[in-house]
Amino acid sequence: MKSRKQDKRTGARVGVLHTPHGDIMTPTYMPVGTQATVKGITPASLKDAKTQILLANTYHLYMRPGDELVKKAGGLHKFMAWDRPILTDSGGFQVFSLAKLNKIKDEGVYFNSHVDGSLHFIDPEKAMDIENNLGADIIMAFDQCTAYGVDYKGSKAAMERTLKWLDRCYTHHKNPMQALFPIVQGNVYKDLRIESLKATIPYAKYGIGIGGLSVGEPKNIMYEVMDEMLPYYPTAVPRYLMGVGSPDCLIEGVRRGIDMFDCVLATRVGRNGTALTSHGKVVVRNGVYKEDFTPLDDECDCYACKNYTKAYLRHTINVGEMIGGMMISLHNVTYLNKLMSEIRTAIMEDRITEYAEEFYLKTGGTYK
RNA sequence: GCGGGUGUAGCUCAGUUGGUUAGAGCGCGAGAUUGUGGUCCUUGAGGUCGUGGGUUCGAUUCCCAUCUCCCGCC
Repeated sequence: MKSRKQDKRTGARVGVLHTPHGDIMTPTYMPVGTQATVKGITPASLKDAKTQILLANTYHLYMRPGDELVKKAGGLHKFMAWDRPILTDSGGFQVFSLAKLNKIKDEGVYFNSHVDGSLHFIDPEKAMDIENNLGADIIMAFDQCTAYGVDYKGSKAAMERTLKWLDRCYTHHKNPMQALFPIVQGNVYKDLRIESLKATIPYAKYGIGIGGLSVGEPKNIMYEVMDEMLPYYPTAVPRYLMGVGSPDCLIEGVRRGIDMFDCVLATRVGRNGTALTSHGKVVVRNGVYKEDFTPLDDECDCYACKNYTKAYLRHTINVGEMIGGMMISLHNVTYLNKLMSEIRTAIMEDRITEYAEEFYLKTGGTYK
């Protein structure tokens, strides 16, 4: 990664990340395409939305259609018709989010498929094999994520196991065309975070993931943990805050030195009728928009905003027509990409702090 | 015309052997959603229990009349 600018007052910075499928301007937001598709948005529209990189999910693609099949198809890029960079999650988060189905041991994780209940086993080596088959530009190490509320002892054990697994991932991963990002854990315990970060840095050749945040803890606690880690990050590689976030979290993350984010929020709330706009959150489903014949966001030039009114989008959402969810998802992704673009410009012009203030003023506290 | 049935929330229906603020599903309103197990979840509003009488301490419930709709018969 090449640095373009480091803000003097905050951790915010602008850089360029090189990958086999093109450069990425950071800070950046990655839409989530769990099952080799960003739900409801075509690759062409993702490009219109100025998407630079997508995230796809190892666990889900391993289950269906299977990583061998994706490899046979010519790799994930070809399979899903996306020729820009892709990052794959390792499946570690699913171990956490599907916890009822699994048994975590030092050697790896035994779990039952959420699809058909069949027994599976994934360990660091297997996760690397799957990610190698999928063929993303950036791959994540197999980690153990803990929930908010897990005690110190449990969080320490998971953090230490993540480090052991990291070493195995690092040793096993051989493809030089795929950049392996290690993941920092440690829950909300500051000393665990610092310990994890320091021990992870030797493996952070291309980038570093910050995992285990935004898992239910209050935002101020997440921010405090990030403040704590900021002085210790390596400067030459991108820092990726996993699973974040909402517009306000993106800004706060950038101010705390984060370069990459991914989040399902934009598409999940989008297909359920909530828009993220430059004037704040708009719950299109709500009755007040029944006869609102204006676009979602008057500052947006996405296809949805150029062609449809809130009244129409509300109607289609309410009757369950796909176009509503598709359009609001497209808008949301467009908005987050635009937000990141504005953030990069603000950093370059030494006014990220002012930009953040304007953002909160303009969105009226609807993001919180 | 006769016989039987029916009428409870916007819709489809429960219910009460007569007893405090009458329920469900759907719909409607609102909230929620952060490395996605394709809306799950939380919550709110809304009813003269067809109408008018009667019996009773008390009727949505029992009785009478009347109206509505459905079925059958002539």
